[in-house]
Amino acid sequence: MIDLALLRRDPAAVRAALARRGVDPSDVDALMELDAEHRIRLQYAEELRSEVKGLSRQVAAARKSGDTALAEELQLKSRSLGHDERRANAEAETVADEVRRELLVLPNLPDEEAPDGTSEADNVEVTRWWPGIEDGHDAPEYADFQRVAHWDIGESLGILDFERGARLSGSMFPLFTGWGSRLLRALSAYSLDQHVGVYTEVRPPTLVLTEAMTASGHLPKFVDEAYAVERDGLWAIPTAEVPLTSMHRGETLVESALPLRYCATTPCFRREAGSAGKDTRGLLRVHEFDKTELFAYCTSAQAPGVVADIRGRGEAVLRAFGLQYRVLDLCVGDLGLQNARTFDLEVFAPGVDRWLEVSSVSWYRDYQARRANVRYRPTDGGSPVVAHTVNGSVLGWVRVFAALIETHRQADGSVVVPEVLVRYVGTDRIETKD
RNA sequence: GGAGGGAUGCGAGAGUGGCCGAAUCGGACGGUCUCGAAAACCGUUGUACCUUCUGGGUACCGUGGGUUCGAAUCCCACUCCCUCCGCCA
Repeated sequence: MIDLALLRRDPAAVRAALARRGVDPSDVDALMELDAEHRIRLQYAEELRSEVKGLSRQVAAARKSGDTALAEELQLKSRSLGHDERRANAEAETVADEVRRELLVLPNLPDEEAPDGTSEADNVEVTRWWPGIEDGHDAPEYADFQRVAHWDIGESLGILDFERGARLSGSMFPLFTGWGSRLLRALSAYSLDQHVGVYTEVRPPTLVLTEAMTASGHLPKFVDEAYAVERDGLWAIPTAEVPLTSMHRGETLVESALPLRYCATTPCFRREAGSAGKDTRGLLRVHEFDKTELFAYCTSAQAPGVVADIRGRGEAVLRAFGLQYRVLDLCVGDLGLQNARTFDLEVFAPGVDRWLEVSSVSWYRDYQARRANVRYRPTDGGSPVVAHTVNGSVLGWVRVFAALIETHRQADGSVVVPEVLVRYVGTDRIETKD
């Protein structure tokens, strides 16, 4: 959520920043009015409370001096005042709830440098890479044998089994078998090894409390996107970002420990409720997929550097795999609710002839950390400051898997394993079993 | 799942209805002393919110309710931690 103090101090700036991403200025004004009303009611309730406390002290004094009659008179007075106070407090609390509710769904202020625009068509491509580009080679021409969709490759090599996956969990739950399972495991193992020493590896729980989902911004707005284990009040995480954001929920960190960096590979669960019927084939869009996430709590000054670092790590992995990719600077209209700035990494999958989003590197400013109440104490000794959070996928493995087997498919139908992955996979080539 | 014990400020730990936002000790920070340091002594040391702001007020003693003129203290529910038993990868 955004900073209410900022809204009070400079409403025009907040209105303008949010207008860039299509928020109606009157929504902002409505919130300000609610906030003003809350403060008036709060003040009134607190005054009453103060009087009750004063009377109570007088009761104590009267009893001490043995003046029972006076004490009882004061008690009576205080009792009725207490009723008023209770009511005033409840009223103030009701308004406070409304403010909170509005604040939770109000999007983050976009970074000034995020490009203008209203839809994904306005995203700005900032980088494109393919093998050999450094030596002046043109973009690759893909051979016919690379123009085979991964679901066909997967079937012929016996590494993907969508039919049996559906038997287990319904459609859009892929089943990786044999070398496929091995390759998938290799992808995240390789990636995690690249970040050792800089990002602390974590294996968090994948079922989390409502508080964790709210802190990262996935609730309340995206309830329909999440799988819920209602009986136990738990949610299946849509990304490791959720547990990583809440790891330090409610803590006050020390500035010298920042940036505090973590990486984690977890399964990610998404209902894809809004996209029923779209991209249902193969691995393009699935309900459960493995993803490696990099995450950092940092200061506002450190944030841009961390964004660049995570993005660079994502790009490095794609380059090591020899996959063509591009980086998009998301326009304000395509930015996620919580994000101030986002770079998407898209890998090219020649078999399906599409760019696949495999990473989103986002800077949240203090929007998530305020919800999660993660602050740090500045080295110079001032009061605690709300931290900034940055995260990005490195990478979403199921889609990388698709692009990889399509790109590296050979004329004989086998798939060559990228050099860096050979020791993780245990073979340099995946061939038909027989 | 069963039985018992516990949760208080940075840490340890007192407080069982009325100046308790909280004793005491320790830590940290500042100062006195010293050539310097140690020791000793003195002082400071939570967070959030409201405000008519050199000030005033409110909340917070695991969480949420309740009793009371008044709750860290009494009552109820829940959560987490520890010990033991059962079950289990």
